[in-house]
Amino acid sequence: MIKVTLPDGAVKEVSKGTTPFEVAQSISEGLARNVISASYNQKTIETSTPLETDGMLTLYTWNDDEGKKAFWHSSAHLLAQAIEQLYPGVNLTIGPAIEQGFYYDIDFKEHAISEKDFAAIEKRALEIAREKHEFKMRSVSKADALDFYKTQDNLFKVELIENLTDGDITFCDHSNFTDLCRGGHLPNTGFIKAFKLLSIAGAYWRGDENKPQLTRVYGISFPKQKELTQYLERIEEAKKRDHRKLGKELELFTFSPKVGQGLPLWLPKGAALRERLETFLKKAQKEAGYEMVVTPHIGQKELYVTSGHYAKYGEDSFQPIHTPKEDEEFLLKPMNCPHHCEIYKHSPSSYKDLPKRFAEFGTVYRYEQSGELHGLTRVRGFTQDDAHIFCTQDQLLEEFENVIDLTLYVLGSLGFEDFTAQVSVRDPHKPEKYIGEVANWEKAEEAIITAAKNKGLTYVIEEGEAAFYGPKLDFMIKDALGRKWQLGTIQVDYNLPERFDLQYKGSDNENHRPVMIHRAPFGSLERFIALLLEHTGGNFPLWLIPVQAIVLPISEKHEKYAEKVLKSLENHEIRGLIDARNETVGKKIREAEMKKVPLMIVVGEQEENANQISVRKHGGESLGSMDIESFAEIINEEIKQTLKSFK
RNA sequence: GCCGGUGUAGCUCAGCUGGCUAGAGCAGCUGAUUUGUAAUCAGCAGGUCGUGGGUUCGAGUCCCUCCACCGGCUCCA
Repeated sequence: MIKVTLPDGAVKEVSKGTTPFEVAQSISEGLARNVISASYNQKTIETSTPLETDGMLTLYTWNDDEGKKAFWHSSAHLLAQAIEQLYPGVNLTIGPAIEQGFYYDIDFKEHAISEKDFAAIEKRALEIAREKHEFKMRSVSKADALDFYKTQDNLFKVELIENLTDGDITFCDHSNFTDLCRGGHLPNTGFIKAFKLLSIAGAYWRGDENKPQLTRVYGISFPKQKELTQYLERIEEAKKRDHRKLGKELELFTFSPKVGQGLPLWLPKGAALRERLETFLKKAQKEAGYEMVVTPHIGQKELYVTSGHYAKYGEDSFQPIHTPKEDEEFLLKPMNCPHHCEIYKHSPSSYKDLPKRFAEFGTVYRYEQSGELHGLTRVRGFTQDDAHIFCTQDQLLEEFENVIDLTLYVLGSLGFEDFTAQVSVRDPHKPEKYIGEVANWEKAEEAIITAAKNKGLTYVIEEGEAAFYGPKLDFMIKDALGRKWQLGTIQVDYNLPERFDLQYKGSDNENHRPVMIHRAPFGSLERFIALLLEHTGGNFPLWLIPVQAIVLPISEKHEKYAEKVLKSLENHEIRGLIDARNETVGKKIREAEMKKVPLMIVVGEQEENANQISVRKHGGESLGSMDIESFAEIINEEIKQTLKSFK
């Protein structure tokens, strides 16, 4: 007999060799029907794996992330099997579950595949699913495993197996299909009732662009057809919040191939929005002791050679601008840091002057790969809400924590609650990607983690995500479709001060090297606005939205009164417009709704006689009639709720 | 940059397997209407079908080039 402990602490004594499925059965028939995967002592196992020792058993259903993972991973096997049957001779590589669904990377060799082929593959996969084939794990020796894939000429799997240790290698069989696999499957294929392929993409073997490109087929599957339908509906809903669509509808920005790809053109309404965001941050930064600076959009190549950016990114930049004079080369500014270092250097600093905090809304240009461009989230010209803090080692932690506060203030004021704080550190296996002393890197990484802890941030550590000159604390936000984007960033840098030979005079009358913090709470205005659009669906917070209220006179007769109302709104610092077109009220309301104006003010004879306004909120709610003072109070109260001062 | 897809009027879209002068709604303009909480009516105007080439008696439709966009990969100072 062995002792099996369940998550609720209950201990079951069962005979050796009992399977998780049987344990589930002993709890309830319902659970047994729904259990789709299990872990034993934190290790993923099959529901059919016999338990041989005492341990902790967790059973998963579709409602658990682990359950979904097993479901989708099993679906990847199914996909691979269907493809192998339809396209004989293809080479399978890897096929994991992902956050939403699964994919399989396949070398299709001479077969070409496109979305037109999806229907046939889906049909085949569902046919196999209905046959309820059991997934069975089996241990194989390294020699046998290699042999199996060598006869198939599958060098990808051979490479994978060569990196595994003999004795740890397992295959998974179902039906007549076999795949190298670590485990974690459904009991059988019959659980998969809905199966849909989503897209096709190229993906490099092992994520390395110098290695062969495989074909990645993305799919998703569900235990019920209805859930697939709901999933597809969710995707459709999310697409309505796409910032590119909303940006067009709300006339915020546009692109012109003639100006160049990835170079946004800000329309009047978008420019007004940017300005409000800038004003908002400038105010907070002033309170936090920053000083604004302004630097040019170009700089001598030498500047970036000194900073190290040229060596790292010269090839990926807009190429140098050559001037009539010989030996003169300028680069479009790809970042502001080197300029700010030169500002720091313009006069000698004493420890009494530190910290110095130079802020700039600096527009930078980067020659991003064409395939990488994406609406406003990835562009070639963008404005960073940049600042560089030069401080002593002793001041570093406090300064860093203050920047965390500022970033949280920015995110909070704009309604971003769901973000991930990510500590981006070096990849220890790729030292060639980074500059500077290891000791400084360790100091910097430690400072970031300490600050994050002190501020009570829940964070994840991502190796290999650091900048080449230092580690960062990045604030990641998901877009409408769940893709993660880096917004705010705070970075500790010991390297640029070194390269620019920055100094300050200490109390000991010796020269010292300051530490530098790079930071941008928005990240860039472009990406920030993109994510803000996707989060709010265009319904910005009242304090931010360019047009807060629109006055709708019922007919020409009430236009004068409408103008009086607008004047009065302006006196109360409410941003408004009049729609005096010769249209019906119904139409004006409809259009105001579509433009997402938060407040609509209808004025006609009744209002004019009573010297009042009739207020309708975006979405249809009526606030009834009131005088302008009460209206202003309501608005200002709502603004006060969302927009507080930083300090 | 790589893989796959898409490109018809300012916007959203129709145009079957190639066949006369390429359609609709919204937006625009003109006129009528003076309007009470999500579209008043009528008329007019608007497109060398992303670009350049090719196949064909004939191309929006088929093939190729390039450009832009979309979904991924890689990259992201």
